[in-house]
Amino acid sequence: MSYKNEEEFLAHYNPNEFDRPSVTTDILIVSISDEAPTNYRKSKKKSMSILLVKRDDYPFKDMWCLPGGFLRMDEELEDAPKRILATETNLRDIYLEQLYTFGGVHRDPRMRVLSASYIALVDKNKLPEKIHENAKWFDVDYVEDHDHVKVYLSSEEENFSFEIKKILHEKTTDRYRFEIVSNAALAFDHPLIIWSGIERLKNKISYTDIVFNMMPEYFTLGELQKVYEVILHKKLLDPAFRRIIADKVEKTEFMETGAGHRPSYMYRYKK
Amino acid sequence: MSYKNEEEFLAHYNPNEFDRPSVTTDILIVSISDEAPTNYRKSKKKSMSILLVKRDDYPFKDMWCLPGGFLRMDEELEDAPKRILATETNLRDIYLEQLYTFGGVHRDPRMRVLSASYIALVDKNKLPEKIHENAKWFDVDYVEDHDHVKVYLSSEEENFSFEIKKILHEKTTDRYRFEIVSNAALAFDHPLIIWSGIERLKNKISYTDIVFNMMPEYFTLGELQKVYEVILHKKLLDPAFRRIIADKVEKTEFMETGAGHRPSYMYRYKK
DNA sequence: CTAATAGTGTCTATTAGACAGTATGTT
DNA sequence: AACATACTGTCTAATAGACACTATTAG
Repeated sequence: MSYKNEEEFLAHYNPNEFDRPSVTTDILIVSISDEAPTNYRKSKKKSMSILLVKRDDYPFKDMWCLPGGFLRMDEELEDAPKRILATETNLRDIYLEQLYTFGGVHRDPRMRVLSASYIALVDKNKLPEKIHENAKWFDVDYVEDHDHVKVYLSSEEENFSFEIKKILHEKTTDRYRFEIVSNAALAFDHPLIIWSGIERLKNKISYTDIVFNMMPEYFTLGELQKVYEVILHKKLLDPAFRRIIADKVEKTEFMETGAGHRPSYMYRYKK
Repeated sequence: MSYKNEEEFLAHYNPNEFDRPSVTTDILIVSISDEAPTNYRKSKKKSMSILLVKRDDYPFKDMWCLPGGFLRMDEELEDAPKRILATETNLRDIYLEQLYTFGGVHRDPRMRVLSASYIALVDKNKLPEKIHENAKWFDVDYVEDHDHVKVYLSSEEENFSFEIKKILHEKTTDRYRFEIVSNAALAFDHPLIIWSGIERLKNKISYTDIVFNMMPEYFTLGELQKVYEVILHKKLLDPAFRRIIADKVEKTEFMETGAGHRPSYMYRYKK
């Protein structure tokens, strides 16, 4: 079959020639939580936390999953996570970045579904305590060795974990693909999305300014350092840290109050 | 409607509840080309080159595009680019990495099509001269300023260029989205895929070993340095370069022959 | 001999790591 | 006073940038 021009071709084109998968988007929403200090002198502990939603429908009924939904045919791909954040979790105008597209054949028991996943960073303090009936923040911690990661998720009421195996890609010495080894509570392949997001964040924190999307407008350098430490998953030395962020922040006239120790100046992100 | 269990739910599930987009994969195949030296003393110039295919069907008939094709319903997402590389360009067992998923509503005039794009790195010397009737290698060069990039593509017979505008994402000081400003010869939004790939390569070359996927087994450090320079788009100083790659390569007993200057030892990638 | 690249020594500048010290709030 | 953190000085180690020098081949 041949056509005179593109217009004629399009008029005869049958879009059903190839089967089509469903496409969803899933969003890993990451923030920083404060844990109450054990003692009046101590400052608050920080931890990384993510927002999960309890499914009240099949498939994976009653399990936890990332906020997500189907892509609409009339919206740009990046607008899908924006819409879902706005409608499902009431989050607007936040940092959003495409993470990876997951396309395992059997990742959804209903049918073939691809997930274009995104990572979103928010400052929890700007949000209402209760975001959604079914949504809950889970603190994230993990233990990692050369070929496994065990990730622990915990909220006040419940906690669970999953484990991922890291498998070196052929042709590389530094790229891994992941495989779920154990997973009790999460729907779909969401453990993979969560871990990909944690790794992305860990990598990008040192060469970008994304942290400040999770910080309040005013913060102390001690707090900021704790956030870096939680994301980089290691302790940092004070002088080194201060040198590194020196030109990303500016000192304000305000000071911390009520700390059981020497109060810090409040700082602000300097673009 | 409520179901007793997941099995029952699945038995009644209607996968046509949501419209589905078509999903393709497009592959940016990157390699290194040698240009003949202008003078017997000089060593060969290196340039980055990509493989483009001339479309002989609508849409975008007679324009150039990246090798690509539709995702099959029974194959893993990463297997689609592998299959297409094998069948369309006869490339097997090469470095492949997911780049980005493009999902503009009108990026394909036929219907809604998402493209999960991949970048592939190959050593041209391992390949036959003619890969496919419609495929051709184009050397890539570009000129970049703070908010525009002009990319020049050239083969022996023809050359063309496209221009992209870099637009800072809200909430960031370091992430851009791209918009095509001019494009004479490339189909779809492929200029965006090409530029994303170039940037990815530029970033990853310094903290991974991916270059060696584009290198022959034996090479001189001068050649390797030229490859770094072409990808990083800047000159490097010899001693600094040699320090950096010192523990990624191992010297062999072989030496370069026929160079119009002091011959170099041949090196090899050391894992 | 000359042009062109190979390969190294070394000095300097910059950045990162480590530790120790002083400062200052709350109870 | 004592604890906990804030904040800084400084020494050292490691890394990056710059330049200059010697070496070696084809023609």
